[in-house]
Amino acid sequence: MSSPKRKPGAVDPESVPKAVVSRLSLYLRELQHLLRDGQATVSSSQLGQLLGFSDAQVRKDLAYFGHFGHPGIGYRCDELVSAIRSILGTDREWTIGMVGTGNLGRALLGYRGFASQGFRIVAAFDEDPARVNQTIEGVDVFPMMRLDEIVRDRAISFGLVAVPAAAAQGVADRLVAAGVTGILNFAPVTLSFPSGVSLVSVDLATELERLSFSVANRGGEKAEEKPDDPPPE
Amino acid sequence: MSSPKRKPGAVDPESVPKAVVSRLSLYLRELQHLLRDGQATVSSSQLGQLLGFSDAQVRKDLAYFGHFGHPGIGYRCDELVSAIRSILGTDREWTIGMVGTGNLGRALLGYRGFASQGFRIVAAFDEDPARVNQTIEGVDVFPMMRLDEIVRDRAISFGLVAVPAAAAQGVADRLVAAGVTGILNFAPVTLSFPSGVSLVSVDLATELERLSFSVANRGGEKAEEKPDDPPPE
DNA sequence: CAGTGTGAACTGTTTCACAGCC
DNA sequence: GGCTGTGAAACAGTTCACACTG
Repeated sequence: MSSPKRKPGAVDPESVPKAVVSRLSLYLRELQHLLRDGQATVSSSQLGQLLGFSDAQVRKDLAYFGHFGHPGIGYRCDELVSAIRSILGTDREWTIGMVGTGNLGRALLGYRGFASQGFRIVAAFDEDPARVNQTIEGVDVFPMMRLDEIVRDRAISFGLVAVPAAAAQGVADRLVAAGVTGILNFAPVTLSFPSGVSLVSVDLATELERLSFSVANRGGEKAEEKPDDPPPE
Repeated sequence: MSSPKRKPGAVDPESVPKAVVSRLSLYLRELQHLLRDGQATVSSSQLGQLLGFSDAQVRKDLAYFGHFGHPGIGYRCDELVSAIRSILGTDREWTIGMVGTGNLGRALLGYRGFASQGFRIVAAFDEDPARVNQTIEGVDVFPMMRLDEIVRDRAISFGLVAVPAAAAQGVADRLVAAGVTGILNFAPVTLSFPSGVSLVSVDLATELERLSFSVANRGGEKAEEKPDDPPPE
């Protein structure tokens, strides 16, 4: 095997709890807000308070990746933003292909939150001839037939799967074959492929069910925390 | 305070790991697929395999809530579907109000996956006069001004927040004041309110960042698992 | 015999508490 | 004094392994 080649300074991702990565995203979000508000530094306890985490948690999380803080001062917001972006890999632009231009697909094509974090949707695909060869929110929609070609030509790294459940596995297989390195799946099915491609799934009904559970079983209190999905076998 | 009144047979939700609840949703999803395919029973190892979990995990998860299995046989799919729906609280219909009819809001109004799990969107709200007093995907859109009135009249239980980040906290406060018992937040901000209302947040950029992390830090292998969000302070 | 339910062992994550630094 | 980084302790969640059951 080749040596464990990672970008310089990167940490073995296996050794980082998945939950830490998600919190990193949240830290980044808050830091960006703080910067916008003109704040130059934050302490771990401040940052934690904004998100409902303990100060120790914040420090431990960041310490997985290096020494970003300044004792007595805290963290410089701009420094930490850069550091987290570099860790998350969003210090560059990722190109994305969207498969499915139904309700959800169309909405995501116009969603501003992606672009602002460095994700650019550069093509969309649909099986339905009636939806093809148009531009939605500035993104060209191609027939599925051309998926391979476009993924290559436009150097698409990630595929977003927003097709009906029954079609999702087939779409994922085609994306993988075309060479994407990651898939974000919105279809309510468990996807699997041999290996070598990262998968993250979001099932909106599942999120509502989490809410339903916490309301149904003793109406009260707050409940918040994200869930778990299956690894592709 | 009053005694810990819960629906009969319910378990203290505090003692159930949040991850278990999310897996329950996934079990439900698979069981519904199996039923559709005409399968009458499943074993824990079968169900686990479909989702990438161990058989022990499946059994432990279910055992939090009761004895649903039949030794030597496995679980009867239809029984287990009913049991899980009852646990998740989706054995009844929840009424939902959507706030925000931008890209994401509109898409969710038409999303079939909600209705199929017992969630019914019965009203939408928007600040923009141009978007108000129409029907989108069969759902009436009202001005924000009427939120209180409509939430009461239509007995809305949950609010979905699909407005820009800057407006989200204000919207959440109004929903809580109007009496919803749960909020599903899609805006990329941390929401907080005193208490008594459940909150689940989904940040789509965060999901992409999870993917980015796993691809950026050593392109390979599978990666899947859901993350963590903050409790409302 | 195939398959559940579950205590006991284990692994992973969070919290604590404090030494070191600005 | 305020705040980070980090071992060690505490806690939580997962896996193991086996007694028990139809």
